[in-house]
Amino acid sequence: MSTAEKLDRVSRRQVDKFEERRRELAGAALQTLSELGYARTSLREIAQNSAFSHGVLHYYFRDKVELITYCVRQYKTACAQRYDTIVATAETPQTLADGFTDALIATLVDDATMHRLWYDLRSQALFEPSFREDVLEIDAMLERMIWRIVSRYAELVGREVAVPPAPLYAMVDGLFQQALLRQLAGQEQAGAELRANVLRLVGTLFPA
Amino acid sequence: MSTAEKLDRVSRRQVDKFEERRRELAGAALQTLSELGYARTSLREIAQNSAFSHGVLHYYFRDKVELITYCVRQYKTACAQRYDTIVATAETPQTLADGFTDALIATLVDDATMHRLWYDLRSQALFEPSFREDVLEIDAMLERMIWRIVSRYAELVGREVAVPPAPLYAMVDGLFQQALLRQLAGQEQAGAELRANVLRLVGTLFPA
DNA sequence: GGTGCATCTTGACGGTTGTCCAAGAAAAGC
DNA sequence: GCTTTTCTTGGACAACCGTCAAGATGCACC
Repeated sequence: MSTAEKLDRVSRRQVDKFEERRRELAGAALQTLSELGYARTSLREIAQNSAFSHGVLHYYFRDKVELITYCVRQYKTACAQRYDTIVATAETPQTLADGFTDALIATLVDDATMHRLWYDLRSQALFEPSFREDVLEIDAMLERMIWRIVSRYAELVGREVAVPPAPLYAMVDGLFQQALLRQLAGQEQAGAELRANVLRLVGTLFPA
Repeated sequence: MSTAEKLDRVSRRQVDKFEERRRELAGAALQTLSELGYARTSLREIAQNSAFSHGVLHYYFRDKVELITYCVRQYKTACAQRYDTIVATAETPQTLADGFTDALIATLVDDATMHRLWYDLRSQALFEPSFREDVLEIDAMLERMIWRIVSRYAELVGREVAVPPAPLYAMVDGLFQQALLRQLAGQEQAGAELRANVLRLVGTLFPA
């Protein structure tokens, strides 16, 4: 093994470890953000939710903006493959619709704090241009996810979807957002209403 | 005039002046919030956007939460009668639809900063229960506004609306929110797309 | 013209923030 | 085992925060 190869291997190992720690700290940051929201989250609070002291954050991230941006990207990849198995395994329109709405309500109930963080960060992007690119990217990804599900549904029922991906996602997202607000306000029926509303919306996508 | 009447008149004048100044300061606060967002707005910054010094805020408001809550309520009443004249004057479905979408796009372009504040505060309500009541109230008010327009439209075309008020508002709001994000990101066609998307949605509300 | 009250300014307070840095601990290389 | 590099700590820093209170200012009323 040459000296160059050795150095390369060493530096790669270091890069891996570096990246791993970044992921770890970003995880602690995401947890803190989802509990407190963007406005009340400080670097010291994030460090307290990790195994390290507050100084280490500036060893792995240039500043707070880079940390938050990294968090948003990490959140994105976590969301990405959520619904893919449902699309892959569904054989009938019924099982696809049921699987989709079940998963939707499960995230509404179980991941409510993470989703309110998402809406918080998307609002921040309305003010802070440095967040905008990542937020638009995540929105586009969620849009594709919805589109995969609906176009698979269209395939199963042998129809064509009459609404473009962007407004379709916007409407589903609007329904989800209202459901989340009601869910966090303690309204028990939020999940059931969300299911009914989404199913009705899907019903209007295929004109006769 | 009796002494009691005099005192009453004086105290009423004082109350009026007190309320007027509260409105004035809340206006400066709303301007600051719409520029900086909730997370970056401080009392000193608000005072700098007014004719007074920062100490006066605690003369008219108990603390920051009361000020922000007052702002949200003031914002609500400003939004309230926005679309009423359109509903009142429209004689045909066409003029109603045109008037509504025109007004919608006008607020998207002209009042973009105020609307991003609204989405910011609604996100805050997901974390801060003290904001929740007012936010839910404003949402309910906007929901009624949309419902007035759509049910008037239904009346003009002689049909029945097939979607309840809550999910209808949620979907329109979702479309508006995506349009706002694109508008603030500099995409020129955001307004035109919003119009098309809203008109398509309205078209699906009346099944054959 | 002085008195009392409402209003407003100013400066201070304790606390928190993001950022930086010197120093020590840990790990790696030889 | 020693040196060098990497990693981590904890404190210092200036700036900013919400809040408060003492005093200045203006203004109506007797």
